[in-house]
Amino acid sequence: MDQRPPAIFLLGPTASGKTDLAVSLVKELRCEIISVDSALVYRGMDIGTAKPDAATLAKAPHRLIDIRDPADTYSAGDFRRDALQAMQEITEAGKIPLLVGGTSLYFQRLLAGDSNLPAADPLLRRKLEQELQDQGCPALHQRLAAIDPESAKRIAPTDPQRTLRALELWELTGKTRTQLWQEQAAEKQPFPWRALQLGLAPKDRKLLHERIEQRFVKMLEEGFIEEVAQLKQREDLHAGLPSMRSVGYRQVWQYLEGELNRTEMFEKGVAATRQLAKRQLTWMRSWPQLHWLAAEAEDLPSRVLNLATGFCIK
RNA sequence: GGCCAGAUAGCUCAGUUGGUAGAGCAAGGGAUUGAAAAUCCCUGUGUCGGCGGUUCGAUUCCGCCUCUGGCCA
Repeated sequence: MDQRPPAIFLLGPTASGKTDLAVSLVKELRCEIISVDSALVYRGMDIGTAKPDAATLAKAPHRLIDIRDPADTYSAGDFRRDALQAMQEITEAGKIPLLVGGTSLYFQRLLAGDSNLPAADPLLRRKLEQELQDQGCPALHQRLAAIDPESAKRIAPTDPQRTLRALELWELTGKTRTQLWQEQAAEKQPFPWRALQLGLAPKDRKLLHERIEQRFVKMLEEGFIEEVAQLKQREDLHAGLPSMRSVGYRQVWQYLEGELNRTEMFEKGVAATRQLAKRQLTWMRSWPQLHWLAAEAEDLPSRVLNLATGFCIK
């Protein structure tokens, strides 16, 4: 008998209808939504992230939305801390945490248990980025291979992000990534909630592609370009920030810079969204214990409600 | 109507001095440990516009036709 309190996870690719489904659940079940999305955290990024509108948020409040300025960074570790706290508050209030989003790494890190990995250090990261610029990724990767051959084997010599992070871990802790991972495995705790893990996706990829394109058209009609233009006016924002590298924002930024014409911006923006959805689906396919839901199903809300109530009273 | 240039992967194009072809983008699959809407890896058969001719062999050379640009009438 599992004594842990219940929680519901709803993951799905972009444009699969997660928000609508979550909102319909909130009406029927005593639950509260926690957003699991690395772009929705940013204030002032509303249209391009397909953030739920004010009316929806009034009916179904989302936690972990609008909690960062676009100049700042947010991380899987930040999310883990914030989500655990929010889940605890919701559970203590006698409600069920409903975690909804498409950032699979955040879900994964939340479930994976205690983490002993240090946060990024801005100064060190700047230094490493400079070295990356000057020496190139293969050189840094070679350095990593000398320190931590195990990780170097797993990380492609062309993958700057992971190479840099592995070196960062070494410089910050004096331990290799491999070592830190081993320690982590030894200290692993069970997740404090029992989670019903739902995966929402259209059965037909073409349908998802159509929805993505239609939604991008709508975003442009609703003033997406103006939204980015406004952000771009700020002195402290630039194209290299995680926020501005988000799908859509990157392409509109390039359009405003004159690097892309309008047609190219549209096509590349839509393609980037399709590629995002594909990566999200790849995560989902290898997800343990994922209960798949077809987004096309007519009776989706009632089906999910049945599943959820069954799970929660158990 | 005449002349010229094109027609090759879903798109933009390269190429084959005659032995049936390859890049970028798109697409598909995968990886994913504090930047993840990020970052990276793998996957290229397509009547080489159509019909004939030359040739052992034509996407390549020749002729005709169709279509698309451009120039001239």
